[in-house]
Parts: sequence; structure tokens; C-alpha cells
Amino acid sequence: MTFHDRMRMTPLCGYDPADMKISKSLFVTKKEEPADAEVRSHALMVRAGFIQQIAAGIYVYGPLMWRVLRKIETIVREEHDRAGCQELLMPALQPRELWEESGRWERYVADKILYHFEDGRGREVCLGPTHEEVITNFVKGRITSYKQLPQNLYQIQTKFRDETRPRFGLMRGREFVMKDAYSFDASAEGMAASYAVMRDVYRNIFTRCGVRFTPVEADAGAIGDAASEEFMVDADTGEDAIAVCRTTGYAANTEKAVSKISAPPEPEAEVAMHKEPTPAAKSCEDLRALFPDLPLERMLKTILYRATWLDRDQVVAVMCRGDREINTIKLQNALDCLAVELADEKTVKAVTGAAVGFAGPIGLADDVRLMADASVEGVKGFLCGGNETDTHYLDVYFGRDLEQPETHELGLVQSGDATVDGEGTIEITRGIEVGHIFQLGTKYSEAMDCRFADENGKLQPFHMGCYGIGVSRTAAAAIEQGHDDGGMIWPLPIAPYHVMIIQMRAGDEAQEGLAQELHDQLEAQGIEVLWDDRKMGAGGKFKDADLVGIPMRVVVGRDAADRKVEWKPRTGGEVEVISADDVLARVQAAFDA
RNA sequence: CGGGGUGUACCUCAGUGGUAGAGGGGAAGCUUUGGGAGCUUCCAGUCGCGGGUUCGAAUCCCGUCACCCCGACCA
Repeated sequence: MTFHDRMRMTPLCGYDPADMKISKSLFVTKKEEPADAEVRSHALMVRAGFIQQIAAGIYVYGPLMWRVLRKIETIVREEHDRAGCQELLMPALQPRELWEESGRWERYVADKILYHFEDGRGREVCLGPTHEEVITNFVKGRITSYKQLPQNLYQIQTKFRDETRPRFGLMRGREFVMKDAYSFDASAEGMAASYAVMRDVYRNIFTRCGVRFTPVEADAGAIGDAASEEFMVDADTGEDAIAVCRTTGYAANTEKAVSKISAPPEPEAEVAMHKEPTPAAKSCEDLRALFPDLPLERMLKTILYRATWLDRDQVVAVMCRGDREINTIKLQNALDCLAVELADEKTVKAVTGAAVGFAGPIGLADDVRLMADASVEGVKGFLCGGNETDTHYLDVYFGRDLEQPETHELGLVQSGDATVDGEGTIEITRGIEVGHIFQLGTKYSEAMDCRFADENGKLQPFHMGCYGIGVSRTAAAAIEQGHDDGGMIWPLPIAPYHVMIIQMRAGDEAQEGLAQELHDQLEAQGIEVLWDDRKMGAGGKFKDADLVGIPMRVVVGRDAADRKVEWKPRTGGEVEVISADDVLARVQAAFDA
């Protein structure tokens, strides 16, 4: 790929902007970090003036930030357009009726995620958190024949979600910039093909953005019911835990991940079930102290949850091996309920008749639904709670002492687990979810009665896919991944400017002239230059340059009269004195690297 | 929604019942000019808001709001 091809890849705009002299622009940085910013990306963006908080999770994107967002958007648009997707723009304001059609109004209101209110004439509307309803409605009656398929439509727009706990700056906002795309196909196979195309589009986008990322298998959550993958920017500060295996290449969100469950050790001899006093032994750890010879794998804990459906709720008891944990997402999916939360102390006492810590499968209240994680299978001679304070049963056998409850894969993968194929070992790392792709199937097209005529003239529901990218979150993730003590380190393709020229002395004729010459020469090649011509001390200029993280720095200083300048990449290089005539070549080399 | 924390100048913060403070920042001037330089002068606050106690409240009490953190929740 030539330099000029690369330059075309992330144009910021189609017109020639004026000289970008800092002295003439609104460029305001702070010496001190905001006290309320916990994560690096947030603190640096505020300090560098990229964003300003207006309320929890609501921000102004300043001029430099906006340039970054537009660059990401440009990459997103180019890759979508190249794959045959078409851009459109849907309304943020949406009527309740549309959401009633898909049946999501109730759930989103119950989850308190939806901004909704009455308009002046008493009609209920919401601010769109996502656009399946609108796009499905748009397509309805517009795509009427299989001959028009497949289609993929996308938009880049501000989304609104009333997050109960917005946090970490742009990482989780209540208002944020998102790209959402929706595919329409005639069949499940077609949908899978569209999905596969989008997977490549996403890989290309994040590769071009210059972030390190991992695609992982994901839980589809409330939005879909089939295959789904997330694109995670690798970062220790990420909110998501992901299970990866270096040997097999397996990668999945821990919400979804599965692992091979080790075989439980066999008891030495079969003994009749018996009840034992276990004073104050509420946890497996406490029990180990009492029964040092009993391995954790043969202690089955029983955890009580309250599951909620639209019209009811129920206490659910879940058995699980002592060395494993329950994954509540999997539990929620197995129950097909809206929410699952740990039962409170009062409930536990009511259904077990015992203090918290002694729940077991035998003698639970009748209205409790008993389930088990797959890890209990084949466990013999186990310990479990006695449903009586300070009491456990020992040497319990499924089949002999009680029926094995309905069993599902409900476990949480743990670091060190073997992969399902037994070929490798799982490690838990963290990431920031910047993209998520789903196969929706006919969920929305059926619910909203959105159909096309097939080859036989029969009406069929569309097979849909939906594909999201958090644009503003991607920018934050890039900083989370690229920063040092001095400030941000932008990847070249999404940096607000490519080159920072520091003119050491404002008003110095030789410096002014050389800086102008370099500026004009670079801009003529489509290279974006931020020119620090401010009348201030050198220290401040260097600090600011490090802070805003422009990838390349050219210092025009005392040797300007000799056409000598200093060259330094923001990271990974030392200061070099070079001829001003070599600057363009250096910049081009950086683009070609 | 549970738990914890913080609200004082544009920013970062000090100030435990008696006149509202510092540093940064901004303005003016002089001196400086290669990693936030120095000196002088100036600018800047309804101490989140409401109520109460008190001769007197930034400070004590009650309420309320906002923001941050942990958890729950989260296309």
C-alpha cells in the first residue's frame, strides 16, 4: 500500500482548513488532573480539554475529541460502504407504539434503561437506545421481494441509555456515539453469510483504528437469540472479563465461556447419608477446616436466587460444586427470565428454615425451583447444606438419597480450566467491548410482522443481524491502551492531528518562516498539522505536546536559520536533529510503517 | 437500587463555632526563553441547596440535590 493510499484512508474532511495555529484556536489544557476521574482515559481527556462533563455520563466533545471521533467514523463508513452497506439516519425520538410491537417497551422500562416521557399531547416517546424497531419498520413494505435481498443498512448516531451507573468517562455514558448496522436476509444461511461479512468488516475497522483487540464469543443478551461475538480492546482496566486460550485460540466473554469440568475424585467407600453438626460453617472454606479430607469437588453448595419474569418471580436454588462458581447470565438464559439476583437473607431463611450458609437440596420449601450446574454430575458421596442452621449432610448420592435436579451448564469459567476439547488451558484477561455483532434471526421481523415474498410468492419473515460499534468508547479504549505518564499516545490513523510542530519562540522570524513552510508542505500532502506558535515557555509546550499525544513532533527552534529541526515520535524514539528538508520523508515513512 | 465517599474561586485543595484562604489559572507590566521560569500588581467564591441550633455557622444538627467509587444491573 502506498503512502497516498494510506492518506486517503482517513481523511478528516473534504475541504482545506485554515492553518491550525494553536494561538488562534481554543486549546485549553490543565496542569492538574480532575479529582473525580478514576481511569486514565477519562482523566487525560479532561485534562487535555478533549471532553467536558455536563452531568453523569454526559459530555461535550471538544474540537480535538471531535476530530478523533470523525476519524473513527470515517474508517467505519469506508469499511461498511466497501462491504456494500448503505448509510442512513434514523430518529433518536421514537414512539412507544413501535416498541410495543417488538414487545420491548415493558422490559426496557422495567430495566430503567429507557429514557421515556410524554410529549405535549400526552403521547409516550423514548430516546432510542438502539434501533431494531425503527429499522424493521423502515424495511417493512420497502423490501417486499427476495430479489431485493440481502440488504445491510447502517447509521452513526447518538444513542441514549439511562445507565444506572455511568462511569469511567466515555467508557459508559448515558449518551454516546454509536454505529449500528442491520442486515436483512431471506434465510438463516444468508444471515450467517451477512454476519460473516460483518465479522471481517469489524476486524478491518479495529485493525485500521490501530487498537489491539480480541474477538470473543458472546452472550446475546436481551437483543438477540443466536450467534454473537464481541470485539474487545485488550486493556487491564476493561469492564469485561474474557476467557482466552493461547494454544487453541479459544476466546469468549466469561458470560458465555465454557470449559471442561475436571472429574470429581471418587469417595473411598459408599456410606449411608448422615447429618453432621457444622457450627458456624457457612462457606466451603469453613467446611474444609471441619472436614480436611473432603475435597472441594465433593462439597456441593446450594445458592438461592430470585428470578423475575414479566408476570411473576420465583426463588431458584442452584447446586454447584464447591470449586466452581455460578454464572448468573447462563442461569438467566436457562430460566428465560428477565433478571436474576441473589436472594436476600430473609428469603433464604424463609425457604430453607436456616441461616444463610446452610441451604441444601433436601427439604427446601415446595415453591422453590431446584436446579444444578453440570459440575455436579458424577459427584458421589458429597456434602451439602442441611437446611438447618449449623448442619450439613455428608455422603450424599444422587439417585440414592435424592434425584439429581434438572441440570444445565451454569458454571463460570476459571483461570486454569481446561478448554472443552482438553487441548489447552484457559486464562482470564480483561477487555473493553467496542463492538458487538449478533444474528437476530426472525425475532423482530416476526414480532413486527415484517415479511417479504419468497420464490414461491409466500410471505417469509426476514432473517436479521445487527452490528454495533461504540465510536466514542473506541476512542476512550484507544487511550486506555495507549498512554504513558506524560499523556495520551494516539494511533496514527485516529490521532486528532498527525504532526505537532512546536515553534519554540513566537515572533522569531526564522522559526516562523520555517514552521510555516513545513506546515504548508505537509498539509499539501494531506498531513494534518497542529502548530504550537504560542508565546509561552518551552516546558509548557512540551508538556502539552506529550499530553495530547500527537504521534509525531517537530521542534522548530534555535537552529531554524540553518534549516535544522528536531524530530521525535510521541513514543518509541529519541530526539534527532534533522534537516527541515527531510521532515516530509520522515512523516511519510511513519505512515508506511 | 444497596454500601462508601466528596461538594469551599475557572482548576486542585486547605480551612472543627468568631473578618473567606493557598497553589495553579486569567489580566497588566518588567525580566526570562529548550521540559509547566521569576518578581510586582490586579481578577476570581450566595462555602451545593433548604431548614434548624447559636449572640455568631463553611464548621454542629435535620433534610435534600449533585458528583465519584464498590456492588447489583447493563444492545
